[in-house]
Amino acid sequence: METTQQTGEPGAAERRRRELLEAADRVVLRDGPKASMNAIAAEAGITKPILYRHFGDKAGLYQALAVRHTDALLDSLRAALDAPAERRRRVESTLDTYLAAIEARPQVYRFLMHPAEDSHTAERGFDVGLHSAPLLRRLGEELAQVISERVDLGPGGERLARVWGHGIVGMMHAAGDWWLGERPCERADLVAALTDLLWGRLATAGNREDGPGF
Amino acid sequence: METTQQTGEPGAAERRRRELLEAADRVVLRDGPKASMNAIAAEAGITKPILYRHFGDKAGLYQALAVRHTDALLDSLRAALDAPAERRRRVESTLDTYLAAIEARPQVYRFLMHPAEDSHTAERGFDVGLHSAPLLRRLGEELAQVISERVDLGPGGERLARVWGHGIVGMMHAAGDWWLGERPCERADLVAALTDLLWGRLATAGNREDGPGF
DNA sequence: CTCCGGAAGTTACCAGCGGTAACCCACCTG
DNA sequence: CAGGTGGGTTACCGCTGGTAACTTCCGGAG
Repeated sequence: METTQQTGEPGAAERRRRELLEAADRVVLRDGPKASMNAIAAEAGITKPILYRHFGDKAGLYQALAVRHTDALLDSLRAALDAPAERRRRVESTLDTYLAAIEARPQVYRFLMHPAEDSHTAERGFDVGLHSAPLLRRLGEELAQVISERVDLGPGGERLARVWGHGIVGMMHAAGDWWLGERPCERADLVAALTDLLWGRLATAGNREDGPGF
Repeated sequence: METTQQTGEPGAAERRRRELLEAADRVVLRDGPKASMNAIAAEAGITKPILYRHFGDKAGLYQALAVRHTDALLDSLRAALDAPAERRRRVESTLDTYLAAIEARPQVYRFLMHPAEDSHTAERGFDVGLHSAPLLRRLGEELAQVISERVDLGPGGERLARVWGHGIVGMMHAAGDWWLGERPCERADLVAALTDLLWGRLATAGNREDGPGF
């Protein structure tokens, strides 16, 4: 235990917080989405209540963790998006960056994608949204912004960009999730297939001669 | 209670099962993804253990419910996919069918998409997959099959079709989820935007003159 | 009619979860 | 020395998914 107590420095709380987050990271990396507050506290060498003092509730800790990883991932993705190359190369590079990330730390990203709900929070009148994965939403919004400010989509382009942002992120996520589970091909193949899809190959491909047509 | 017991008919168990599923449907429709076994049992007018006798565990009941809804939805989607029209119209119609479904019963589809994990099941060695939403997987595989048997994709088309199936379904799901939460536009607008995306408009659109280019 | 097997259903419980109240103790300050 | 304040703990609450053990009712066999 070392009795490192009452340091007095104002920055101590933030450092402690980072320590706790790193401990949480470790246990999430080990246990996946079913990481419990007890386990995280134990890994950090302390007990639950101080975790709750720092993060409020599980959603708070989840959010802090998510912000961390999302920031890191977003930096990588922005770098890929900004590389000096033609548009298709950039899209490929971005997809590959995302897939490499979830391949390297599947447990973490599963935790981020499936938060398991807060349980007794909701009931805000009509209530529809913001239930699931904030990471995906953030990625979607971010991509939407990039598209919106760089691609000329004419009138209504704003809306189009947002739809595309969330749609592309969803495509990436679902395909990546499925690929992680079945590993049916190399990462590069997956990237190529998805890029082909975004490049409209579904529209231009011909019907099979022996099929009912499409 | 009516004392309807020991009927002797062999089909009685199946009818009971359907009754229970309908009760589960009702409470899921009311409580969303946080529907508990207790609540479902209460709604069905019985207690937990018999629920467990019928479905094994929560995952079993979840699966039974999912199969039901997925079957129904798949029928609608197949109908849309098979309508006599050009390819683009079919894709639009399919997207619209899906979105209309989740718009009509958001609670149900949220429950299906976010099962909240079983907790103490896993640990199969390396363990990666099949953690989350079987509905999405089924939709993805189904769409993959349709694409694969109708569209001529040349060599490697099988793999391409599977990637596209899961990718398109993911796009549909994420965009739909986001749209349900924010309602930024009419359903028809969303359908058009997604179809444009699949038709490669991202590839053909020009760069903004005032932006950094993409 | 009696007795038995078995299915339906119940009560009562278990372990574990997220979350919290109340207490403890060491330190720094006056 | 008094005392307040921050980091920490124990012990608990209500709830969840899941189960063991008991009761009740039925149809059929002797």
